[in-house]
Amino acid sequence: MHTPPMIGKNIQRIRSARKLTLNVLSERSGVSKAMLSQIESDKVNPTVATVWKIARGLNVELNDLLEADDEPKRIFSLNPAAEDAAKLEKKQDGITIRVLSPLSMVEELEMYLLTFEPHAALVSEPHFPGTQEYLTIVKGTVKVTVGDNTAELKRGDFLMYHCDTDHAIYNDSNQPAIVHMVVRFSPDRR
Amino acid sequence: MHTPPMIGKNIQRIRSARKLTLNVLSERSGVSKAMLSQIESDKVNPTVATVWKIARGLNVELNDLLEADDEPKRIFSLNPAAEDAAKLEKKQDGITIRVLSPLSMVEELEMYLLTFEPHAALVSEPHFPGTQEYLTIVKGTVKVTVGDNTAELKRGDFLMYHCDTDHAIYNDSNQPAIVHMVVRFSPDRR
DNA sequence: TCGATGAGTTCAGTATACTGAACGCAGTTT
DNA sequence: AAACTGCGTTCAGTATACTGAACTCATCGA
Repeated sequence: MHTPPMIGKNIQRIRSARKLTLNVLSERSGVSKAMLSQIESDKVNPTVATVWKIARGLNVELNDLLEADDEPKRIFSLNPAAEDAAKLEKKQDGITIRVLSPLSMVEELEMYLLTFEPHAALVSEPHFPGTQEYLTIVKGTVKVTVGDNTAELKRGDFLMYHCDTDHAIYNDSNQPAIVHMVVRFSPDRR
Repeated sequence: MHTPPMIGKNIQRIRSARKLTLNVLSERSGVSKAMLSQIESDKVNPTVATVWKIARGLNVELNDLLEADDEPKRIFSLNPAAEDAAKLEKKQDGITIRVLSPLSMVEELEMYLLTFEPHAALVSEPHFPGTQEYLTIVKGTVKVTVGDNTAELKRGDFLMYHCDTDHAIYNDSNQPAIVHMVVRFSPDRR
């Protein structure tokens, strides 16, 4: 963070995206309509407490109002010989699936970057026996269910499981979540 | 974020970790000593602008002062059959290396979670020809150099490269950085 | 044409964030 | 001891964040 935050712009953007009036947001946040108006037009330096109340009213993280807009995810390939970086992107039901692994390794394992919109879920059928999945949480929080077991994960957490039973990844929160996923196919399959 | 932030505690923790006096931090941040004292003891609701100035003075992200303490990274294993999750942890030169991949796949590939303290660097000799590395940035920003090529990466970015030449990962910033790394050994080696 | 409703803005008053200076309290020095 | 230095706290004054009410300007029916 090298520039002062642009709180007003962020609040206005989210509020109009949610189609809320100042009156409604005022009620939901407990911050006066007058103050909201002045904050949105950068006429005041709000206190942290006030911005926090607004974040609650908007159902977003405090940081979402203080940070600049989320940058897009990028894929680099630093070696000419690694040129076959797959950039496939699929979008469905609030989930963006980005294939990271090159085609050359599609038989042994696959790597994905999964972006979950708020409340999106990725439900999977059982894979081939012996298949394993490895998750690393890059952003937000997700809930993972494998058979009868469940885990709550947050940024930096790592999870591994056999996925020859039903398994699912949920984003319960109001924030987007990003998950790095490695699928390793059973050597038996090959 | 479901509870109001504990700014005072965070500032005090970082300030004393840095061994700074209120006078010094006041000079470096442009916030009066009196105000710093009152913020640290939760006697006031500081404005965002003030907290931002303090963050600059401490050389940390604004969010680091507003969020609760950074939770430790956790490793889960959701399936009894995947019980051999390695939890090896090595620390050297400001870098924590956590082995994520189970021993059963050590021949084909390895997965790590790397935590870089501010300004830490991980410099590697060339690996066996054909070896590839795949990086996903979980937190912070890092600079990666492979041979003559360099890339700046931030959270959510993904990078792949052949690592049969010299390669290095730097954390130039004042923030810790977390990187997920997959090393895939050349099939020829096996 | 004229209220009436509902949007965002402006106004005047009060609460409080913020400052520089004074203060109290250690540990050192003389 | 007394004087000094450097730490964090408290004080009194000023700037301003914040509020409820008044205001403006649309859009909508009668």
